[in-house]
Amino acid sequence: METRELRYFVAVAEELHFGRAAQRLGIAQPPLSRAISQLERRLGATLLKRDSRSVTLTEAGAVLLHEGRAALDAVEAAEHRTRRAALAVTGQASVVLATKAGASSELLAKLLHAYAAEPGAVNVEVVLCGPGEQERLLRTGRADVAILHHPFDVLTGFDTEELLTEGQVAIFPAGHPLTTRTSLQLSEVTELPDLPLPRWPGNDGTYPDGPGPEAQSHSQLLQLTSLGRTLLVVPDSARSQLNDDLVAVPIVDAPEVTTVIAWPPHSRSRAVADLVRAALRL
Amino acid sequence: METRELRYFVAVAEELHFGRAAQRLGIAQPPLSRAISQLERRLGATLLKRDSRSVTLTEAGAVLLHEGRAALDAVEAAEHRTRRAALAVTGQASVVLATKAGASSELLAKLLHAYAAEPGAVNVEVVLCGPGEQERLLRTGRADVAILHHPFDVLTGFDTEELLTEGQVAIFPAGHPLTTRTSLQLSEVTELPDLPLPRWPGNDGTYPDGPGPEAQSHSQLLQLTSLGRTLLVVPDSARSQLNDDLVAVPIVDAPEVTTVIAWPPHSRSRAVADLVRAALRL
DNA sequence: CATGGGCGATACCCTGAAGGTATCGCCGCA
DNA sequence: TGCGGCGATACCTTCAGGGTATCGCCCATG
Repeated sequence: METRELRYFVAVAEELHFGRAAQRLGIAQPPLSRAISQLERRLGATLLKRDSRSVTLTEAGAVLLHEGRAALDAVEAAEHRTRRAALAVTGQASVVLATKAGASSELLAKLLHAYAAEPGAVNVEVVLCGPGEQERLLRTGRADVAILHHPFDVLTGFDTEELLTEGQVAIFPAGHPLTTRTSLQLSEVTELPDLPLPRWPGNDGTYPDGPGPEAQSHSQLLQLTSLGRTLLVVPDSARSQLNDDLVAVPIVDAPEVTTVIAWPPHSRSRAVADLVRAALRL
Repeated sequence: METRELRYFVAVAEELHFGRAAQRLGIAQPPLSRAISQLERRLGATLLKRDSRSVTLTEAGAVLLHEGRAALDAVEAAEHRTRRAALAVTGQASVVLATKAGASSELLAKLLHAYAAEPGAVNVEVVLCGPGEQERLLRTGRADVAILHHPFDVLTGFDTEELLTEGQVAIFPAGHPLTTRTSLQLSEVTELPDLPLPRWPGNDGTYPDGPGPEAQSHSQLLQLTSLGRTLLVVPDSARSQLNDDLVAVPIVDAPEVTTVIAWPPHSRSRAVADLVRAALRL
């Protein structure tokens, strides 16, 4: 199976529409139709049910969509990592570290500092990403290491080391009635009618339904919180980044959050190994 | 990058010889040379150093070999799993379970029995493989689940559950002087001049150097042991498969062996989930 | 020291796979 | 009943990928 065929199939499976998929791929619709039915013939499997008004995935099609995405990610990763390895030879060596905007900046600062002191340390490019985005960067080789948050981020298929486990706090605008409390139950904050939880875009770029405001970045969230439009629940260490108009109250029964450093298995990179070692010494 | 290009590069990187690689790929040498240099141009990286008498991998080439193999495995897995998913629809559903020839047959029997009792259980194809081979089967989608042995098998990138942890025993032919002992130290058996440890073929199909006999299968090993040509060190539970001319002696300080059940992350298969659940209930 | 042979690169040709355009056939809907 | 949306089919065109012949380099060997 060629990656081109996989890309074609994934496009159709995502759009569930040959015309739009073809447009997205920058080709005409007929060759796309042909490529898909040829793929189906070679696999001996019906991947899509076309019933003249709509296209739907079969069971086998769903499997290929899943596995195909993973395979395309792996191919892309091979490409990226090779390019970066070639750069390393010319003395342009660097590691890309992906981290969530909300992650503990204190921990990150200490990590970068500790790593910089290593012999043979190279330039670390820090990429701040939205939630769930680090996983994608790691899988496609656009990042070499990532800071992730268990149990929120998917760790499957990565090597990881735990760095820090902490409780969570709720963030209120100063003056909110609950800021007088010294601790809260999770149940007290999840269903506040005046402060709904914000909604993040899913992997498909759309927002789940709900009352909360839509947000794409951490700074947006902080601003929304200051304005009293939403309630944040974040790891304890995020308190240090708050300014005066925001107040944090610990939530005693919220699940603990573990900050981990993650990297693709079989990483051959010296720099990644050094970074992880530095992280473990913190 | 197309999988064809990756296959071409991997072939050359493994053979380190354009002519042989071309032969292996079933094409002529010139188009292969062209394909590789085109790939190098597109990646902007030198992958191979050709110094007129020999071909060697560059640093970037080594990375692409590594990552490329993983990517090709992922593509192959997508293909296999889609085919099997399509079969499942026609009522031909089955799971492929890969296990090492030496693994506890008792545990396996119990597992298969427990799973068969599940509602919705499907046919389980058991594949016996040589050491290290299960990993490959799982990665390429030719198997859905595997029984592996930590710390001997590579578990990276798989989801796993531990099933059984046990010590190891040395296997001697009946009448060997050490069979009078009730326990042994690891150091007492690793360097016996009369009974060298056997040699397994590596992933490249060649045997490491050493005094021990070469072996490809578990039954070969048992026979070699009966003949007094080699010494076996195996998990405790393997004793049950021995016949009378072999004697097992526990090794007190050998590393413990954990039998685990492993499956590819993000497995969407109902049967795999049921199998794992059945295994955990044992 | 000449030379033959092994190996990768280059030159050049040819075929077929992949892409484009036009159009059909089917179906839901106004 | 006819129009429009959508996937499939028919047919043409192009160029990427594969083949053969040959070069150029270098080591081995007599």
